[in-house]
Amino acid sequence: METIRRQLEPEVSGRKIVSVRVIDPLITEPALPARLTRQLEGRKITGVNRRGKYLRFDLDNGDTLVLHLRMTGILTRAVPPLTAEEQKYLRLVIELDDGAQLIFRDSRRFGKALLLTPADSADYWNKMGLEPLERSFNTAKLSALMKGRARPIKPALMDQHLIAGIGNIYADEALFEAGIHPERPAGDVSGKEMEALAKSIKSTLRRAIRLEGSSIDSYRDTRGNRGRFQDTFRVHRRAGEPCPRCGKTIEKIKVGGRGTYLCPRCQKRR
DNA sequence: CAAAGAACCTGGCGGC
DNA sequence: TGCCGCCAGGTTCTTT
Repeated sequence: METIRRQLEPEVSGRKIVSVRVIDPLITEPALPARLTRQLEGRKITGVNRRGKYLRFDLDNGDTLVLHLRMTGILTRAVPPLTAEEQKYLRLVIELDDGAQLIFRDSRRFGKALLLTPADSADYWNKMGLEPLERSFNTAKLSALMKGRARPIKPALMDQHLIAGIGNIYADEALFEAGIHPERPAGDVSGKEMEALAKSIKSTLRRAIRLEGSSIDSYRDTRGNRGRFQDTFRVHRRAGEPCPRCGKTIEKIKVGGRGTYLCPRCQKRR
């Protein structure tokens, strides 16, 4: 999402929304498509921001357009006429005053678009967790969040109410980097390990941003290009291959209902 | 309140 | 080729 944000910011800031076409009403649920359309048309986009995995477009009347791509959403900048590829799984089209369009495609239809007024805004964002790339996110904060928790460290890291923005890929990679088994109870991780984990979370996310995201399957940036972080995965989706650190075979297990990859030698259970 | 599990949807893949 | 079950970048609702 940070890659998308960085690419979009200079492209759409200052642009006016000419028209909005909701092709799949599920994308605005529980709101009605007409409501989103009415609130967006004629507005100017003043900035593009991100909170966790949510993308936020600030509008000139104080409202905020919020998009979430979930698993298979693709947000690109397109210039009509749209190609066959661009029309596939098309769910939402936002036409700008420079003739370009922001198009939202989504094969699984999990993605969301919603509009927040200033009155709803605080409530909406305050329930979300810490931003792991902020300077203020450190070992002490991470330890405090995990203290007393019995559940495995991996789902705890992915709990968006605790930390915002760590998904399945980045949890696997950060835990490997820190040498911590994903099933370790969150409250049992030592101070020294928490320090390694806070660092590995930051370095993993930064590296993924530098490589412009992870394209396992459908992910594309706003120009339709694949990310490159998937080429550097140490354990994620690498079951059966040798651990890059010790050579032992990487395993796949299920943790918190999610496919989880780890090195059974490098990642300590206790 | 914390945590686990199911639900939401569609497409791709392996197995038979 | 066809059908079936399983799996998938995430969040949210329900249940325990």
